[in-house]
Amino acid sequence: MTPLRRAYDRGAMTAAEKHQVSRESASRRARGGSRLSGRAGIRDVAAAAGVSITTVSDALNGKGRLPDATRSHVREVAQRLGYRPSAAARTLRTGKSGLIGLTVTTYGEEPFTFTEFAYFAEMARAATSTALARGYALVILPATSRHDLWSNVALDGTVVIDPSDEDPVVTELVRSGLPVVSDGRPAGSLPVTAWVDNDHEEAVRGLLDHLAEAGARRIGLLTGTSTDTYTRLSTTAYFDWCARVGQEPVYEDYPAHDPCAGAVAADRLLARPDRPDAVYGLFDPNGTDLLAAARRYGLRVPEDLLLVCCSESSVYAVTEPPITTLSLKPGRIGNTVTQLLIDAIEGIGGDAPVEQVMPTDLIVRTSSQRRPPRTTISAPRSPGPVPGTD
Amino acid sequence: MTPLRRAYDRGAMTAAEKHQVSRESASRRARGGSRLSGRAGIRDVAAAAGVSITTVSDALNGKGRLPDATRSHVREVAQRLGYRPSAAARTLRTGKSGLIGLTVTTYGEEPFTFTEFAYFAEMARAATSTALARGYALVILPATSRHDLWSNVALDGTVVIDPSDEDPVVTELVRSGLPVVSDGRPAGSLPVTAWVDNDHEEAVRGLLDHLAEAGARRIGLLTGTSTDTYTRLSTTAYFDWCARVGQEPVYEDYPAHDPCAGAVAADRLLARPDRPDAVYGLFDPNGTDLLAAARRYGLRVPEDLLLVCCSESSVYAVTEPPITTLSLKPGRIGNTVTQLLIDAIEGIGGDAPVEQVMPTDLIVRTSSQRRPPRTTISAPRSPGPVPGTD
DNA sequence: CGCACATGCAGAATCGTGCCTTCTGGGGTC
DNA sequence: GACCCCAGAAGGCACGATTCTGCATGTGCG
Repeated sequence: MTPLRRAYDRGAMTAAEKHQVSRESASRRARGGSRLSGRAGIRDVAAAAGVSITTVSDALNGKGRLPDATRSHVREVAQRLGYRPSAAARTLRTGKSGLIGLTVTTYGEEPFTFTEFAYFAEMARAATSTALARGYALVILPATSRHDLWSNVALDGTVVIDPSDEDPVVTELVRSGLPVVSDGRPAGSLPVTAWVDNDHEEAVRGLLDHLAEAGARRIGLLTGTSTDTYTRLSTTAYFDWCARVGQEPVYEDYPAHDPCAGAVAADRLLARPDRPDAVYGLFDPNGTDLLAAARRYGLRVPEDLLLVCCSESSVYAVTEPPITTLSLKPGRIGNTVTQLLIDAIEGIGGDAPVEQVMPTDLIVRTSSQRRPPRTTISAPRSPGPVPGTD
Repeated sequence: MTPLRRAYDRGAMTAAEKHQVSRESASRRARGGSRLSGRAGIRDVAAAAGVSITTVSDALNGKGRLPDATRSHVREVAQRLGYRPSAAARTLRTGKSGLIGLTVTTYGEEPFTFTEFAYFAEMARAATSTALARGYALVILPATSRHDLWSNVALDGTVVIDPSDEDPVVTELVRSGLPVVSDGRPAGSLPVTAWVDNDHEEAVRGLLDHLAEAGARRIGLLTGTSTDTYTRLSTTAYFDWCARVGQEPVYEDYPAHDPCAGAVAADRLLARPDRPDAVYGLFDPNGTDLLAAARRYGLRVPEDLLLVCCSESSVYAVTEPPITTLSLKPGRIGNTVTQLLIDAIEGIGGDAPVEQVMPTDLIVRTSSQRRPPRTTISAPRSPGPVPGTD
């Protein structure tokens, strides 16, 4: 464009051109033609069908009072012209875009770290499925505070995963009036529309009971130093359980984001003089780390050491031996979160904030059974009373 | 609505109400106020800054010729009012939404099946990252032909994964003039803007050479009956390789979408009288299936049977023994596909369709080494000349 | 001194759709 | 025959931003 301007004679050409365009545009508006833009607009359909724009809109959206003959005629013409309503115009007019944001916690430059990968992937898959079933699509957005990106897309609501304390993005979203539903109990007093979380305390209690039933006398904990809700609730539940059964807590913690630190902490835990005879690892890679540490110390699993870790990864079904895992059922959470969000968007359900707690599943494998009864892999067990359905 | 109409007295109420609304709206437009909608509009900023809306738009977008004083003043006021431009209005005016569609192949009702899960997850992660870096966001959409969903979101372009022959959705997208970049060579003669694919033939050649170097005399193939490009190219390369080295092909095929069929086919392959001493499995679960089948027949891996399969799953690093895998590097493909698409959207690069072939990585583990030299896991090997970079 | 030109900014058209309002006949009733 | 009523369809505003056009005001030079 810029290099071309030099060829113009004092801009006269430009002005003429603009005028041309303007006239063309005006006449186009009057006649309802749309040669300029490639796609057919609602005016083209109206002209071709011999009716007004209003009638086309009503016929296609099933809104007005029109005889079926007109409806089908308009629909047929629209079909023939390949008419697709402009999503942008419709969004501008109606205020609804049919888009739901899905925040992903970024670590460095990359979205979602590997440790939470399996959880996130399964959760996102379920959320996508549910959203699509109700006519919405998911937009993947980072939880970082890139304002320009968030404001560049018209969202009807947002699903946030594990919002940190006073998350600026979430705060801004809520303040802008958009429904926000959180996967994970919000840490601070973020006024989210609703949240869904596992019953972490009950999960830990059930899991420790399971280990005790399998013969564990001293159960250790591998946990994180971070203060997020999941870590805090799980660790507290562990201490409470220990107090109740009269066992001295045996635990090591490490910065959960550092994968190397996990292996080191696992080693520390098994090197202690008061070595536990069972360990629960709070994070996904703990299972592998603990297994490796046990090998180094010559401990057999499950004969000398019972093992459970929290993970969604299918890896633990094929390790040697297979490791019992606590599944947070991210799929169920993704479904529920999305349903709640769309309910809020469409005004279904009450205005009161919804707080929903979902059960977990303990997938029992060889590593937590002193006497493996079978060689088959799993035998799902639902710990305690089940609040929800399915 | 309908039941309410009876309550109106000859519609007078309705008319009055509407009139009220109309006047309110008119006065609002005149004064530039925006009490009705919660958020501040560009008119509010203009009024507060004492300038016109043109100046506000130019100042915020760096477009017009304005002194820096005005620019910063307008920006400050906009900041103070918490102004966020309406994405819908901007999209309607400019024709660009900043959104990129990502098709997911649906299987039944659920998006993306489990077998292609790892590939898809990694590819989507990379595509998301690249898109975000260039200011775009990804919208997850199913490859099914739900017209209403696709037309409900304004897309600047689309990434399609492995489009099937004459895919109706892709055909429609291309016809509507949107840039479409495909992950995987399009099967038919779909006129996509660009495509990116692995060098499948070279990958298979390199992999078979690797097995032969490890001592394999008769290499078998576990393949699919489907006619997609990946299966076809890989199988053809296998036959060609066999013809070149003078080996009789030994293969079994099965419907790739049926997981049970894979295990059965693996069993068939190892039960043959001309049992191969090395097998390449074309699909993700083949590694596990072949390992299980080998155990049933009392074959030791890698002593009696060399194993390689194509997979992105990290599971094969911790199986017993770890299995050599061919990685298609979905991350690199996701990056490249997204870059090409955004280039096309923004008019960067030529108009000629781009066809880019990417190398694969053979991750050598114990299962394909007759004499495991080390206990460490991997030793990446780049087969043949490398066309692209990184 | 006057004309050409650059600068700073305001007005208004425009994107395509949805919906609110209005207009027009035709048929029924007193 | 005048009036009322309503189905059916059309007219036009508004959503909120971008951007083109144009006016007013300074400045340099012949």
